[in-house]
Amino acid sequence: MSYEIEQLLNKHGVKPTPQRAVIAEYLMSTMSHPTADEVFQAVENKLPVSLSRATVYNTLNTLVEKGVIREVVTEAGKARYDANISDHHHFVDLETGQVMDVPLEEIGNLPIIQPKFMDGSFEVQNFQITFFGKRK
Amino acid sequence: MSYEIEQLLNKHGVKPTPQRAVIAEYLMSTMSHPTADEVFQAVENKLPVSLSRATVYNTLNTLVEKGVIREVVTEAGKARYDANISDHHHFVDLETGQVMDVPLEEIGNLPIIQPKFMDGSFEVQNFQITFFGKRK
DNA sequence: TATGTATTTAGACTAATTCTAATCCGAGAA
DNA sequence: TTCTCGGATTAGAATTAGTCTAAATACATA
Repeated sequence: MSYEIEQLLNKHGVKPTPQRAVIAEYLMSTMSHPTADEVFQAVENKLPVSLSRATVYNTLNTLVEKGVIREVVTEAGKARYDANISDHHHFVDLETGQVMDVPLEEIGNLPIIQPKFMDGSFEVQNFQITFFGKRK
Repeated sequence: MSYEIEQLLNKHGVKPTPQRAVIAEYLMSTMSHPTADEVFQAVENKLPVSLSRATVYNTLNTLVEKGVIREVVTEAGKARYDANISDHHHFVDLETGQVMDVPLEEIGNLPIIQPKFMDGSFEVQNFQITFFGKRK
């Protein structure tokens, strides 16, 4: 397991194991916002032992809880995962389902939204903008 | 079936049936963004015949396709439905899971976001902001 | 009344995810 | 070194959300 991945997991309080390492490594390597099943298929042959789907789900949940990755929900029915934890938003191509990162720069001088929500009785911790559209 | 619901369905090209009417009526009556199962439970006894879950799913999909209601996805694993089709966004209470409407007024003078996305090779049709937080 | 099309139904099926119980592994303790 | 204990992993069962199928039903119109 690469030193960088080991460091990354340790830094977030996640004990590095071979399974967690290949999953995290795969997520770092792709911009495709894979589903749990796509992660499973991408890494199942990268280990000397068989990999259980339960481990993939456990690991993804752990990595999200510990802040190593983000869960992205753009469509009903399944979750996607994103190793880019910098502040950004998402674009969904309605024709292909492809999910792409939208860096803050891309959306111009959008002010930080601080909604005074419900007469101030709720506190907004963060927000997520999802753009929907298609290739021109 | 109420005249207003019948009108609403007709206006959107949906043939009014008793099943569709009670489902649409329930959605108009609540701000709770129910899931398909919550809709089923809320209306199953409001008809003289038994109601099939398939009918609830069929109806919700039809109503979304015809623009009578909106599908709202805020968490992985299930869809929610919203009869408020005016332009607005959503707030999710992370402690209760409750989903609330955020009218445009609530978020101040947010400019219409027209991201120049990926060097203009994608066309944004619409976007959805989801706020996450909790009660103060 | 006959017919055709859309709608509804129950239940089978599928997909995504979680749960369970057994096994495995590795870091200290003896 | 061997023991032990807790966390991690495994295969497969179970659960949940949603779709599909085939048969029955309900209408609208000829």
